[in-house]
Amino acid sequence: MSVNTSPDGPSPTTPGKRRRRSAAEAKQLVLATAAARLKAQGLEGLNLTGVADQAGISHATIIHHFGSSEGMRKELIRFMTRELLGDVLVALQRDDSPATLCEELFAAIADNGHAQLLAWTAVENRASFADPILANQDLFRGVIERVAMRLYRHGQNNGPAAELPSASAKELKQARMIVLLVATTALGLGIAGKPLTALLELDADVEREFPSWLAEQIGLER
Amino acid sequence: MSVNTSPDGPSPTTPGKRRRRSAAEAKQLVLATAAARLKAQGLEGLNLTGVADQAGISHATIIHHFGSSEGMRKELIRFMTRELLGDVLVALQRDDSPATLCEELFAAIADNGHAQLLAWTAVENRASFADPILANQDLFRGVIERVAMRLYRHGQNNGPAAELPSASAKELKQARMIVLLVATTALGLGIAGKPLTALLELDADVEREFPSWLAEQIGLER
DNA sequence: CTGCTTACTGACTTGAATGTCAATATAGCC
DNA sequence: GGCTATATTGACATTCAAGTCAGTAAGCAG
Repeated sequence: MSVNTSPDGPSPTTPGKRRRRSAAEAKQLVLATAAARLKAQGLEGLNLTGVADQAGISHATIIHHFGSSEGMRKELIRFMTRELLGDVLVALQRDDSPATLCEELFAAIADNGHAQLLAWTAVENRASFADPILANQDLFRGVIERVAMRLYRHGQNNGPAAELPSASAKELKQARMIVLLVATTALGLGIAGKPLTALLELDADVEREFPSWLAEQIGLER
Repeated sequence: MSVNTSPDGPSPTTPGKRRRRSAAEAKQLVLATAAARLKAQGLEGLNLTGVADQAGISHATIIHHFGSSEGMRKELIRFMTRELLGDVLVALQRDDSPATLCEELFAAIADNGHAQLLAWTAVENRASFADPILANQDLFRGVIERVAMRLYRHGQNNGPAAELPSASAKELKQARMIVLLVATTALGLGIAGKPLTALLELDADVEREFPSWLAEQIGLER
């Protein structure tokens, strides 16, 4: 008895079928949906009922998996942060020139709503939102160091490699400053690229040209 | 009758004294309070009761002057936008070198929560939030054009001024690209400067050095 | 098949934020 | 002094997101 089709109306609401996922699958579904909504609708897209409806589940299910609304948002930050780091790592795998690497870093930061993610953390002053990023701090630092060295190779691998002690303090700082420049620029462009180019009366595709233009300005070799 | 001191309890709540401001004064008070709260507490500081309490008025008064909560936020954007433009104009008044102007632009964008303002508009996808900025579009463009010319003077006023037609299309674009670079970098630094420098293991005061470093990198003259 | 774990859900409660409204008081004006 | 326009307010009403809870059902193990 209690057949799925429920011949006799068991209640005003038909129970309907349920899809039962593993906990990991469910969380993945929620986070992917939330990321899409953040990108499409901004912060207001991150309410429980909105995400739940779009994911085809009930909002109580999200609370079940993440504990609370804030729990979901924290995990979303962690999720997107890892995504961003993954993109950077992929770019590092390729053995591209510094200029090309610069362009790929731009893409990783400005695309896929990652800049929006960082903008979000900037307007949310709750300290707890820094935690998911701090948790990946070591991972970040390793990646950043590699990026810094790769971007800064220009001017070094022209001369004999043995001449310099692997990296003097001054050079290390210069390398990091360049990474800081690329990161902040990409972030700013990802957040306000469209209105800024419009105000400057620049073509819309300047946003695409910009990374290579910047690479040229600061003398990254191709 | 109905004396202020209310000798006989007229009601469970004592009416209390009221301060009556002009409409302009009241709006100014609300906007200044809201701007301070945005800077200190992020977006969550912009609720009616919070702003009203801190300003020492009732939340109904805010609705009376701005029509709605969203009305207040729109006017706040306009208010802060004008503030930002004012700072830029002040910097333009001084007859500083391009490098110094660059540093002052950084200060105007990164300080006083203006970067946070732009981050906010980036995570709010409501088109209506672009309106207050678009309303000032002409003002913006005039200022930007002046900034572009000032920043781009390097390399031009070395040679004879008459040699070039006031600005070729190519030079105009280059000038605007430089403005775009400075603006996006300042924005990114204002939003994520602290965590980024921390991740890069750079000193905290790098944020202050950065504008002049950038000016040097792209060859702005002092 | 039986039973257990737990993903999942609808219905409810709670609380905060927004907005409405009628009443009140205050500054400026005659 | 008295009058008027309107800034100001407390006390509602309304809406919506967040969270609780008891109950349901889907997969898995035995």
